[in-house]
Amino acid sequence: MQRILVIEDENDIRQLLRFTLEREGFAVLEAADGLGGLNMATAELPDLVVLDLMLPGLDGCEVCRRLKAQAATASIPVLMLTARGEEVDRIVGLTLGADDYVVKPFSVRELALRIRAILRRGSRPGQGSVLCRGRLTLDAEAHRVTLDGEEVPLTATEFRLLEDLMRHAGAVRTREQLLNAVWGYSFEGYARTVDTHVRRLRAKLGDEAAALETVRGVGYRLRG
Amino acid sequence: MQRILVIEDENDIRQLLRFTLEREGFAVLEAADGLGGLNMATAELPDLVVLDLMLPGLDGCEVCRRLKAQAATASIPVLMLTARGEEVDRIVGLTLGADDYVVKPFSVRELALRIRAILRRGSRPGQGSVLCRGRLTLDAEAHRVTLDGEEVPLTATEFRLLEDLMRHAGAVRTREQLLNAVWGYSFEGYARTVDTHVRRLRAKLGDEAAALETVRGVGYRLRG
DNA sequence: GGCCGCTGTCACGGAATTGTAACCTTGCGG
DNA sequence: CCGCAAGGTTACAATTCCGTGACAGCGGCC
Repeated sequence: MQRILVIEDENDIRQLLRFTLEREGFAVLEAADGLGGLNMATAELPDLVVLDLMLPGLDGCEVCRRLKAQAATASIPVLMLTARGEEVDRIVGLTLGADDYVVKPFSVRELALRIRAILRRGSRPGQGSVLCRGRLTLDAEAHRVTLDGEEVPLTATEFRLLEDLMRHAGAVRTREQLLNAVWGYSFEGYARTVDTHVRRLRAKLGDEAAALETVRGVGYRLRG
Repeated sequence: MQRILVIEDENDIRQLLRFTLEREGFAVLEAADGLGGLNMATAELPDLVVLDLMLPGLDGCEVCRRLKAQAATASIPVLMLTARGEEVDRIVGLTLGADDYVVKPFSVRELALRIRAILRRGSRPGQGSVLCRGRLTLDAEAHRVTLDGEEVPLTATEFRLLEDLMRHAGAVRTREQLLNAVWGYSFEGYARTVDTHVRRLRAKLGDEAAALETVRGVGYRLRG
């Protein structure tokens, strides 16, 4: 899970950010002043820093400059929060190496989008888009699964389930793990829901269903 | 290395542009007023001009007009910077031959992307901006779409939507992605607006609409 | 002003999807 | 062989999703 450090002195805004970003699936670290933020960034090396420009003590510009100055944190992208009218400061912030800025009062939606855009840019060469395992092929980008070259029509949930199993081919996945990966951490449901979807997946996989094994008392495993 | 001339009277913004563009790998020339900018463009023949609309002395419109009027500089693409609310001026700027415009306050990321888009267009004359996929042809520069050679009249939004789908042919585009790409990050709208425009697009594509597939629970995909 | 094209929203309704429960089968230890 | 728990199967109601038509706001244009 990607971790975001929020450096912001106003409690209300910090909590709003925590709430929003956690709902978006990020882990959130918090700092209420510049020096604390700098130390936490250095110690924790988050994936991104959201940095308020107006801070007590060390201000945002200085924090940004120091982040970029030390090698360990230099590559961490920084998103600046600026109040309307801080034009000059904004400019300086960007000059110091921030990757983007958002003007307060900001839309949480826009903020989340910009964060995702920045993170996406940095993590391109990650996991390949196409997974193959025997007769099965899964193309994450096209959202398409083929069996012996024939397309298998899957629903969104079935697709995510198969994707998780294929990414962990050969390993047993517990119901808990599958619930977290496929349904998300906030899902409050019955573990046996997984069973139902495994069954639906098996039905659509025809004779290849044999590769989706039950490990009694533990979970499921895609033979790899 | 490609050279960009920035004509902008505000020092802060000019420095921001210099910093951003240099980080993006361009060489930057600067001019602080219209007449100076015009002279520098004529003398240096940069690959692109970033031109502020509000300038002391010769204003942006006039600079643009003169750039396009003299043969040596007529083919240099111009990217206009306009302040919010200068709608009328923006239109005039484009009428005068500017290749694109960005509204202040702008995102440096967006600016860099637009500059690259314009330069890409110019560097591959004739075919860089034309996308083909089966019976469909989309000419980004001419803003024209043809189906089996017949022109399809599209509105601006429909065009951008189709352009994004064609650039990602074969891949699923979520509503979020489409909103970002077509409507912009700051659009605060209803995700189902996308559906409506997809529908309008399908209506105009006739039987080729079958290639614009719905991926239930995920988004849309243009068959590639 | 009046008309018209473009846009973003909305409500409706059919259909696909999904989570849950109830019931059945199977494997396992004793 | 029995009992039991885990998992398979089936059914179903609630929910979600998406296509569709309608509509109002807006700006351009005559």
